[in-house]
Amino acid sequence: MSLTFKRASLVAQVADAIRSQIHGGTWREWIPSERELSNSLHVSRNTCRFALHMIYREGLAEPIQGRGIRVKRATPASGGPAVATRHSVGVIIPEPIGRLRPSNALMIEELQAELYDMGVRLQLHSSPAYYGGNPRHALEKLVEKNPHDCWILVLSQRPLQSWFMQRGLPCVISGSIYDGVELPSVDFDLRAVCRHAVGMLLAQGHRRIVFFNRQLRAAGDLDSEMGFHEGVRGTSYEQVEARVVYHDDHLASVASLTKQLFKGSMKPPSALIVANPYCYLSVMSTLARLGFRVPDDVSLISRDDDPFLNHVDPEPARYIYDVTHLARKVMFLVRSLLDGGLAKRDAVRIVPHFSAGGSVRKQ
Amino acid sequence: MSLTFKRASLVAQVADAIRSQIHGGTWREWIPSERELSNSLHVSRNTCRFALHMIYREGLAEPIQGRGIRVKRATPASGGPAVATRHSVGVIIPEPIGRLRPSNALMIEELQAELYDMGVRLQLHSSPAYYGGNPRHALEKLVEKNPHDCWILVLSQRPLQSWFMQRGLPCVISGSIYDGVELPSVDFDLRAVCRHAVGMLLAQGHRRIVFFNRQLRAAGDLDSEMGFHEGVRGTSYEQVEARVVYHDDHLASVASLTKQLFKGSMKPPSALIVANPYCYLSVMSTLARLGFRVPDDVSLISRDDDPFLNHVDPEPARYIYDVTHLARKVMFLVRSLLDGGLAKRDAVRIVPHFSAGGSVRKQ
DNA sequence: GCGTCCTGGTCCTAAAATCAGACCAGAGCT
DNA sequence: AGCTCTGGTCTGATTTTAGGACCAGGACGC
Repeated sequence: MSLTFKRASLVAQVADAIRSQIHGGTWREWIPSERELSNSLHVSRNTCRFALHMIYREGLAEPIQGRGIRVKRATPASGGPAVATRHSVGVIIPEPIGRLRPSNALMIEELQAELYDMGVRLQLHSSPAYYGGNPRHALEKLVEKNPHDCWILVLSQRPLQSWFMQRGLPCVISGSIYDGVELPSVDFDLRAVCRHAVGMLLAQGHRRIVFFNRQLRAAGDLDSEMGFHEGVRGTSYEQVEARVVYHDDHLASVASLTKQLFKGSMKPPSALIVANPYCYLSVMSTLARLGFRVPDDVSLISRDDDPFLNHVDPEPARYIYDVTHLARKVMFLVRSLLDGGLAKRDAVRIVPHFSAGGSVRKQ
Repeated sequence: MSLTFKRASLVAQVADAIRSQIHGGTWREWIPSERELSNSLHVSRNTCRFALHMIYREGLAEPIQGRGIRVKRATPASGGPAVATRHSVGVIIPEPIGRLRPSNALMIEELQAELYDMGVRLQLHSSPAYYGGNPRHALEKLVEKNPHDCWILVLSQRPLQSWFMQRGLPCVISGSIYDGVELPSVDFDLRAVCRHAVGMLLAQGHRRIVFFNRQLRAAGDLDSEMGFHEGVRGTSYEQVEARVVYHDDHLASVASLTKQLFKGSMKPPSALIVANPYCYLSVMSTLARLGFRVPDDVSLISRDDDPFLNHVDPEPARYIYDVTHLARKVMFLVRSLLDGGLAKRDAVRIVPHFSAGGSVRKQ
């Protein structure tokens, strides 16, 4: 045993890791981008680049401006690795987890914890590209570079769901599912929620009701709107004015809508249903600036819950969801997919419960 | 094949080399002197020394002043199957992660992800019992049943920190540290933040300023208050009225304080600094009910950031923290503890940056 | 006893490695 | 055209490592 040792700089270590991935056959066509690598290896982009240059020099791969890094010479061991790799699950979200709403983040966290216990790796993939009108290209690249055993779609929209259905990849939808999409899904019953909200407002004497919905309507938003209309149509009260307005989730849009409703019309609504707690904040603070008070001048209901609503005065009337319950249901479906079981087409619906708060007043 | 790799510093590599020499039986009585080692390994004496300290901590050898380094135990862990025991890290938090503020939850999440990559298990332990005045009993039980290799204390208070210091358990404090506690810690510089906030309000012409602080003052709250007072004392403006009021984090308490300030006195404050985004919401919504407008009637500053503040109109002036940065610093300390490295007593301070928003107006 | 030479312990400064950004141009998609 | 991705390039901060100087204690020869 000699007293020498192989002194390995970080760059060399990273190069080793990359090399072994290439030889192992994990990356057959393309190597992840420099930024992705540096992110997942927890290493700066510079050291990553130096390591890659070692790889280039060895002729294992080559960089292509604007496209990525192509593998040139893959494996010395031609026999497929066929390693019984540990399972992995990919989660698709529109934004980095830190920017999701806490309840969504919490759900993912629970999944992560439980999967960890099963020895399964959960990897997050966040990009608005998956949520556009035509995510095909981005998704192809995604699933090519990340061969997960199961996918979980969060806050997913129709193109995303359709693509996964067509590709036949194993996946579970956390959130509402669109008509015609046949995939296992778990969701809260937003349709029932909104129907209930309208009914309650009507019973309290409100006749001019506005539903603040999202412009970019996800399946859940469509469900909600259906429930809203059902609630309106199902009433026997007369002279009910109910309408839906659309915002784009940003303060500016919500604020201008609110101003329009309350300053631009002679008969402002007496009650609002708001689809999203953030939007609730926007509406509430804009109303305050306009001089309207809750619930004296206008009643408010939030369709969703979020921890911060506990700190708003008056406490918002809202529907409360059990996120842990949701996570458990999702896990159940994921597990059955990982076990190679059939993808049950079940659309599990969880019914939230109503918390009255103090933001609704009899009219 | 996973994309992880064991990141090894030079020190760790040297320690490995030394360890293998000991286990291989090359050195049976004495290890070469530090200077000899550093010479033959082509490594500076400092890195050599750090590596040796790891060896000392493992009980493989001991330094003897003036003589040399004696081998204590040559064989690898006696009997034991020499399991490369997977490390585990425990995180102590006051509430279940779903009820923490998003930024805290996010930080823990990042830790979890990174530790996962290192093959380290992160386990959460949440209970108010650890945060009481005398957590001794609960903590004894906790560490007995959960022998983690490192602990992370989040939102910790003095008794908790003191106990860990006395017990000498390896731990890192995420958040402010109390005077006299000598443990590695990472925190945002709240003192600087509050000093800056006061200075800015004074410069804008505000003369009656109130700081909403938490009754149960954690170290960070104390720091903030210090900064607040420093900012006030350091001014050359005259007739400044600055005071601190305390709430218990709940809406009721904040609301009654606000009413007291704005209805109970002839001269309500013209500007408020609020230590907590939830509290900011409470203050803001209570003010709205009282008929005060932001920023026309009163200016508001939030000491902390949270995603939902983006949706409040007007956008709150606040200080923005880079949670990822915090997580990375914590990870750094944790890693050095797991490696058996020195527990650096460094108190890392991260300075947030100010976002002006629209909730402050010249007086 | 004394000096000398070795040892580890402590501290400091300079160089090197690494990190964390910014900005650019090329490529591909909408 | 505009957007967003890619790799290429550069820069300034931070961390790690190198290479010293200096100290006190032990060993040893005188």
